Amino acid sequence: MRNKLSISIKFGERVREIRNSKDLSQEQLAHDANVHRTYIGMIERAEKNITLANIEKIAKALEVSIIELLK
Amino acid sequence: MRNKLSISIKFGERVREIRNSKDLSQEQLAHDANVHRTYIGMIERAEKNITLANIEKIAKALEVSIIELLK
DNA sequence: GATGTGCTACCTTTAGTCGGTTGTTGAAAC
DNA sequence: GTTTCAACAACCGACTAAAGGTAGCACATC
Repeated sequence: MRNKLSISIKFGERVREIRNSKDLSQEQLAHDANVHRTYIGMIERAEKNITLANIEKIAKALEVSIIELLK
Repeated sequence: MRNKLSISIKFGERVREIRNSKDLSQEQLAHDANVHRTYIGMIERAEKNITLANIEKIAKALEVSIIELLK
């Protein structure tokens, strides 16, 4: 992924927004979602094109619905 | 992906449902979404863990919102 | 025989992991 | 008011697993 997709940018911003509102660090969220530490950063910076399975994991860790993450 | 994820199953069913309701073949949808014919089949059969970028492509081709596809 | 789909096998690209280093900030400590 | 320090996030290769993407054949139905 050399070029950031607008959909990924929006998604990443949304993750960061909700994560901050819950006072979680990237590392804590990564732990809760059972993904790697650096991966959360990459998602928030829209450097990766996330898969549906991981969207679900992160939504669960943030305690919001997938729909809430994609609004 | 050797094991089908329930989220992928739900997603695949939803795609097929909407595609059929619009009387589109897999091939037509593939063309509209600019992905390969067999790929649509794989998604509907939940054999792939689709990425956000392709979710968006398929949603657009089906003329529904991403949220509609994940409900 | 044309259309639609399933399935397999394959290759290329990239999602996702891992361990580490670097720069920033803020606060406690003296 | 400058130093420790800790917590956080960005960034860095290098790697592995899995998604993206394609071709070909089987099979059913019309």
